[in-house]
Amino acid sequence: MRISTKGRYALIIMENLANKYHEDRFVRLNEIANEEELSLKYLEKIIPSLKDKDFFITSRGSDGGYKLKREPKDYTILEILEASEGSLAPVECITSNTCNRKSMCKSIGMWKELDDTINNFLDNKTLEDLMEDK
Amino acid sequence: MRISTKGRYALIIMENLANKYHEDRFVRLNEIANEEELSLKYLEKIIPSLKDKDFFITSRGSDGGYKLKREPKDYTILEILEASEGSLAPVECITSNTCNRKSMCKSIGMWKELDDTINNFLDNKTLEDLMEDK
DNA sequence: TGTTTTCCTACCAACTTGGTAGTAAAATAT
DNA sequence: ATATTTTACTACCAAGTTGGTAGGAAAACA
Repeated sequence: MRISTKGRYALIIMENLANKYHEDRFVRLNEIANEEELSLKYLEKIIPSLKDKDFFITSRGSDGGYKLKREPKDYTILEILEASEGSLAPVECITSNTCNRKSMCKSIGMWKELDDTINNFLDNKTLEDLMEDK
Repeated sequence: MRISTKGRYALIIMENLANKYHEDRFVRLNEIANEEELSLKYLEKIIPSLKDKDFFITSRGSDGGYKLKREPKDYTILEILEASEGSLAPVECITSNTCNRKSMCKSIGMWKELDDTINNFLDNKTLEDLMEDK
């Protein structure tokens, strides 16, 4: 039941930007890739899902890059992971309703409780909780 | 962050046996496969990981099959899922310690808390909680 | 007009998932 | 003994996912 690199790297991007929030400048993705020792090209592929959620302000060209739109404390870890990974539900039937064992399934209640537990935990953690000065 | 069919089917096998615990007989895997509408051959492949954990008493030949070794209330959902799926840890570094970003990682504490939350939830649920008469 | 950056699309190797198939070994019934 | 029934074991395989790489277009700015 693993979080993939997509979710983990998304969190790293957001956390890197969070620590530079008060510098109020556009941070190049290449800067993040270098500092975090990750591939620029792979980070580029993770960015769109975050951009779609309106997480940052972007600028192209020289001195361009990314900047957080809101304060770090206003991003929950849940929304960042859901943006990059999709639903974190431990079983598909919680979100999709397509399971044909549904009528005989005795576990669905337990799975829903687990899902709630996970979502509740991650919804109460923010980017600020991950920052250096904490 | 999904539980695979391996873990889900393991739970179904255990729950099927739990509901027949008081019948005190060996239940054929084919009976379970038919009732739960799952492939016998695939269930056969899931069984060894449960057997290794000494979850049941087995018997071969006619009238052979599987029987729970302990009472349903004495199996936690956590141990069943860990037996079939391996560790449920949301990130590898919790169990393996091989991450080379370790010194700069700001998320590990949060991941550990999440892992504890999940484990705690599943360790307090037993097979009995999934049974029909509940 | 050149440079720098984001943005977008195509491709790919390795691994995981979710199975199937066949057979050996053990236990029991006849 | 032997046939039957069931577990136990091993090999194989197709499709999807993961974790990337590569190349270029578009935009912004100097």
